[in-house]
Amino acid sequence: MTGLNGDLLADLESRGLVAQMTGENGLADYLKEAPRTLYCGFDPTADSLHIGHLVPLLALRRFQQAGHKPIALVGGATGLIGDPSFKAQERQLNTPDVVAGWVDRLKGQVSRFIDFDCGENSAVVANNLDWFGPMTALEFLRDIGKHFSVNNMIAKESVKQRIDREGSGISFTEFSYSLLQALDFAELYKRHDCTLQLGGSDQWGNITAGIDLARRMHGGAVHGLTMPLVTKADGTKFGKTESGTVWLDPAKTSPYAFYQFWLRTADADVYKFLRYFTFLSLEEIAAIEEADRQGGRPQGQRHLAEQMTELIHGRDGLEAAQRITDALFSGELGDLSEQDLEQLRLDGLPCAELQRSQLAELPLTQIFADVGLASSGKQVKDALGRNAVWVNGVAIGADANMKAGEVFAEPNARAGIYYIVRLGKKSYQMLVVR
RNA sequence: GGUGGGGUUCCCGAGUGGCCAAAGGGAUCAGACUGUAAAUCUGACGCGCAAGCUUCGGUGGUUCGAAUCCACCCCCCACCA
Repeated sequence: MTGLNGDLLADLESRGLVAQMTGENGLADYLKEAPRTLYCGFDPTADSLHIGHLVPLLALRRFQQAGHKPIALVGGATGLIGDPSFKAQERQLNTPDVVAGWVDRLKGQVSRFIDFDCGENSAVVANNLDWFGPMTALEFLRDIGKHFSVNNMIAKESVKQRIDREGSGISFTEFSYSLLQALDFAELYKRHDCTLQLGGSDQWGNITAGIDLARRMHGGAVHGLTMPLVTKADGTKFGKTESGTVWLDPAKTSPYAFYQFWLRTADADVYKFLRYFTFLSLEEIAAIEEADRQGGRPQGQRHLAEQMTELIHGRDGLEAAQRITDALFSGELGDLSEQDLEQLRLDGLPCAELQRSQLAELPLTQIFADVGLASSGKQVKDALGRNAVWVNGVAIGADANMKAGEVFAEPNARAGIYYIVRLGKKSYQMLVVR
């Protein structure tokens, strides 16, 4: 890590990563003057973080690289309550033991992005259950609640739709959420001299609540910075695919699927995403954009996919993802050796094992739907009818539906047991038939 | 507690006795075109290879036949208290 980098905030702004901040220009000077301690919270709402968490998560790393000390706060307490900010509906509460399990998972994930052994600005992971756990209801109401005005709270934009809107209300539990997050900031200020909170732009209300509380309880002058929510040019939600959320946990979203997700980024988004998510310099990104403008196949998506996959899954994860991608999308399935096929399987190409003896009676629609290549037999049927299904590179028609035995006849296999099934342009599935 | 309005397939939203597996839009999937992009066009879109099977908050009922009519129940919303 280099010394204090005075251009940090300017860099963030140039990347479009600053939505709001306190004191406007004052924060830039504040960060230049000395190394500061900052935090960002992550609530355990699932057993893994997803790519929607990346912007703030990577921001912690950017700050650390610039010489500041990051605290990753995992919300063992706040995760039990549920943040109502800009949510349309009341959340379902999760049980304490489930949340505790998720806290452990998130701690591990978060830890991969920041350095815990780099001297003065080594990172810290905290859990707000440490201070909320021992607190009694009376202490909370007297010591914390007294600092908040309900009049102000109901005026906040983040809960407005829950209060105004017909069809949904807000429970006292969720309404109280911002008090918890506010105390987090005050507490981290007291414990670690933490004077800056980062968050997504939906967190602004919670952050300002924390700034007020830190001042009222401890007389601290602390700051807030929010980053924009990631949006896509076509208006659809970022971070979702047909198969759901893109997780950071390789067991939930394989490095291959992760790589493919980024590779499929729209042109209209790709350079923005490079600025948002990667550590490539703005000059490098501008050069990529310029090169793409010259024509030829765009390289922005490739750079993005490579950078992100390596960042999240490491060099090995990236290489595995690229091995699969190269094998499947080069159109040269025939060149694959048994070792190659076995490697693809290890690399995370979806794979299912079937008994040869069962195949003859089953329609292909059922086989492919069962292994997850399509969500229903209807989809398989549609694809078969359009000659959009290939087994080891050979197109299969609708008339073969009841002829699984022939389709998967042993001579058609690679190394006797391997079949690579492709449905449509981008869905691949390995079948091992014994 | 009273009065009124609602609960339809992933979402929004038509449908008020048969022509309804249910209009239309969105989302999603596939095809064409491309660059594993976007836009556009085409097809699919409850489940099932098919015969057929199961849906319209729930339970009963009326009817040859119900998402549509009746009864009761559950839930939501608005206004009143």
